[in-house]
Amino acid sequence: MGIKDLLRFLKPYTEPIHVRKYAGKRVGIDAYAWLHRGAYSCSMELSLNSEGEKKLQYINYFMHRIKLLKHHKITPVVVFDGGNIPCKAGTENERYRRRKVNKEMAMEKLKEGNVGGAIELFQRAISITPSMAHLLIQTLKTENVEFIVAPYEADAQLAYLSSLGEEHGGIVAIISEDSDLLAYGCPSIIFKMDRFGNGEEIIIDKVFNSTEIKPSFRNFNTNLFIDMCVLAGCDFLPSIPGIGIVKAHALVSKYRNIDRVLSVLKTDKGKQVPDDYARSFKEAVAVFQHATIYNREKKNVEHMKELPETLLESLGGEIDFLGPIIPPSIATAIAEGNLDPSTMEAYECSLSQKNSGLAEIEQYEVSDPADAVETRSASSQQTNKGNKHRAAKPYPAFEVHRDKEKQEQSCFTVYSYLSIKERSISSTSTMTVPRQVLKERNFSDEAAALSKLVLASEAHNDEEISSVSEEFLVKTPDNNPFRKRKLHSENTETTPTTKSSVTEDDQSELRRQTLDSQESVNSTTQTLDDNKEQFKVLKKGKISNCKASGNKKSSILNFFARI
DNA sequence: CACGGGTGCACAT
DNA sequence: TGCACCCGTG
Repeated sequence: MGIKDLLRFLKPYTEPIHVRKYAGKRVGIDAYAWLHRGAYSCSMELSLNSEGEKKLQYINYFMHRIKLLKHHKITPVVVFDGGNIPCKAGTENERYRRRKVNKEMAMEKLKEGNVGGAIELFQRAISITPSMAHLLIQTLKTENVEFIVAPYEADAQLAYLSSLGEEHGGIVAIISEDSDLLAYGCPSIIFKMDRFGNGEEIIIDKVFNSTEIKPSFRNFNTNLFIDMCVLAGCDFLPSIPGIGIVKAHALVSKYRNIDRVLSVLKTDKGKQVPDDYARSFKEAVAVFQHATIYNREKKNVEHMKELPETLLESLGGEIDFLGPIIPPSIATAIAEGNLDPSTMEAYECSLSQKNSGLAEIEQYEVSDPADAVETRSASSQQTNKGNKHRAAKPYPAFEVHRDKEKQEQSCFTVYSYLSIKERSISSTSTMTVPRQVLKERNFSDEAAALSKLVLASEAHNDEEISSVSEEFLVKTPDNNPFRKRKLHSENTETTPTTKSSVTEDDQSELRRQTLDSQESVNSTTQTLDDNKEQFKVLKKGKISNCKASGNKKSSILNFFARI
């Protein structure tokens, strides 16, 4: 997506480069792009959540590129998407639906024995789930690769980092695929980087200063550039029919003032221009200028650039569309990868314990395994549907106490609770980390270090295994312990109906932690109440994380710990 | 020039 | 899928 046709339009300004140009520098990485690409090699395995290491191929892909950067003495700073901002609502549900259809068709093909056809469809069903992101985060942690989870758009966070000096954690360039970064004002962006480190770079100063090159931007400034981008159509606002990048550029060049451009368009296009276009336009521009980002030094969330009074007034003080401000403790937990920004649940990993060989992790069959998949999917879908017409909710977690129905649907989830000793894993090579996490053999040494898992219940059967990612929590080391999460609403009986070989100890541990969780939830609720003022803004938004996570979100109780 | 439709590609082996 | 690229149409 991004800005329609912008990259093509700026083609004359792109220069082939190699990343070694940034040796010794800090470079930002838009995690989503590589996650998505990496997932191609294992789309079927991810979708089926099948056993084995293949489905972790995307981690290898990513880390391979990290290695490449390190090899060239670059310090990578990986940035993940957080919650979607309200303006972006809409697209996601549709995407989710399509993915689901693709997946269903893929399953068909598979049953027919047409593996090739199935893979093709699985590739169309790829979605980057929070658990995939989190597994990558775990890997980055063990490899000491710097990362940050943006409160909302990774692009905005990257732009913000670009504006900081390196001594304050800033970056000098960004590796991405997304043309939005230009609108956000990033000075230097590398597109289409391949596995050898070759890519195409656009340097915004060159665009503004070049006297020779074709589409001239010589009388442009950053603001006009953003105006042009929004006119041409962006993720937050579609363009007026008949207006593309070329006309947008022409209009802005000619009038050099957006209000004039808008009034000209109004007279020229009349009907074609939506009534609230001017306002929507200002909001879209504001997202690029004042997006909500995480300030690591202050450990809080703020706007990339403060909103001037005049703008605030013209928007009637309504700035929720930028994404609600999140309380510092939560923002930090999100940024550090301990809290899923879209659900506010503690993170889960999509390791398939069923087949992973983790001895301790057992599958618990719960009540009616029959339609676990359908239940899950159906509830997700309902959720999505329900949100379609009103503004979607950004943080469903906060609605838990209101949304009984959802709670009821949420029922079970398996989760486990591992603690990983950073020390023990970090010495291993990048490529083996995921395996190590998954393999029983490798585990055994550290069995003691890896704590027990707990589990709760999620209805599942083989079918589900193959379609819904198994999840369990990884507890991070000492510094940010977060608690588990996910309870059944009335969970006096959260204690799973275990019929497997859990030891007594495990069971009592489980019960203990279950109680613990209960407490956590209560205190969470408290926290929310305390922050009511701040959170009343949570009324619109979107249920989704990482641009593509259609999957799970749905309906679980969450909570997060005392941070 | 905008826009819709069609194609091919990513990853990897 | 998401994206780039090409082509024909209005």
